[in-house]
Amino acid sequence: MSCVPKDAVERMARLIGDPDKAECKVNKLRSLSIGLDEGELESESKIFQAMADPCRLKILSLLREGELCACEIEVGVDRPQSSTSHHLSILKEAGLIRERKDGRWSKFRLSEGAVIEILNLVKHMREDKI
Amino acid sequence: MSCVPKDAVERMARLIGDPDKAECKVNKLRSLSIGLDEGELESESKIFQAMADPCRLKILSLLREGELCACEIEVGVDRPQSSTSHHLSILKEAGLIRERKDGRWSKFRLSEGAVIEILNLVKHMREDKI
DNA sequence: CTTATATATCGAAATAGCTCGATATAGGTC
DNA sequence: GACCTATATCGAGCTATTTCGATATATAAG
Repeated sequence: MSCVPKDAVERMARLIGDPDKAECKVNKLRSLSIGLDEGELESESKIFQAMADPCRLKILSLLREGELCACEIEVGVDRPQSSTSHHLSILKEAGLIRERKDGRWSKFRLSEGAVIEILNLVKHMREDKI
Repeated sequence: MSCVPKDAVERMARLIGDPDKAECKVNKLRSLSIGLDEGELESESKIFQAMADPCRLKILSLLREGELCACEIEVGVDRPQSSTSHHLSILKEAGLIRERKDGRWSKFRLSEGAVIEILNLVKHMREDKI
């Protein structure tokens, strides 16, 4: 999958000067690349993707206050029902929220994992930038 | 901006039974919504968006080993130069990496902030799910 | 069994994002 | 100055995502 271009060593040699060191550096990069399997990166990116939408971030924030059913969330985010449902399914698929059926209602809550920590870290990161 | 639909209280009343509690609940949701300003959610989602791509996650992982120039990263991710440059600009724009000009080279490193912590948390979150 | 309500799914239009070759810029060297 | 190389930007094609109305499913109540 991850194949280093054939001219990589040459380019690195030009860059560094020393051909031996160049080959070493390319090998290091190659092994770093191989160490990160594509599937892992793919599924981690899915988690970030799920958080990469203002409406879904709002849903997560609403759920920090506790469990809510879909129609309450719909009011909270002020979007059409189908849209809200879609966003909820994406969050659920990514493992960020959990669903509990209660009669005709679907109640949602944050997953037990590190969701809140991640949200807090990003909030701080954003504040630092300003 | 964030206006609760006019039928929200009615719907909540049907949901809960007690009209007074319904209005209270709607107001609570409304204030929660107002408490989260749209711009904040928007810019936080940009940060997640920047991490929501396997190639960019790979770049961040490569940079955990230390500073690298663009052409080394290009080798590491095995993508065309223009593509690599584009991803780097997105990461930089989001504040996840910093750039240092060194002659004709651009050297990149992770930002001082919580980037690594976030990456680690998501890695664990992904492993939990499996 | 009919009705009402909560949620999910479908489908189509609009938008945003990725990819990659081609071109531009800019720093270094001769 | 001319030339090389590292990086950025542009533009077109492609794919993925978002949106929202319409419809389907499912649970409850009468």
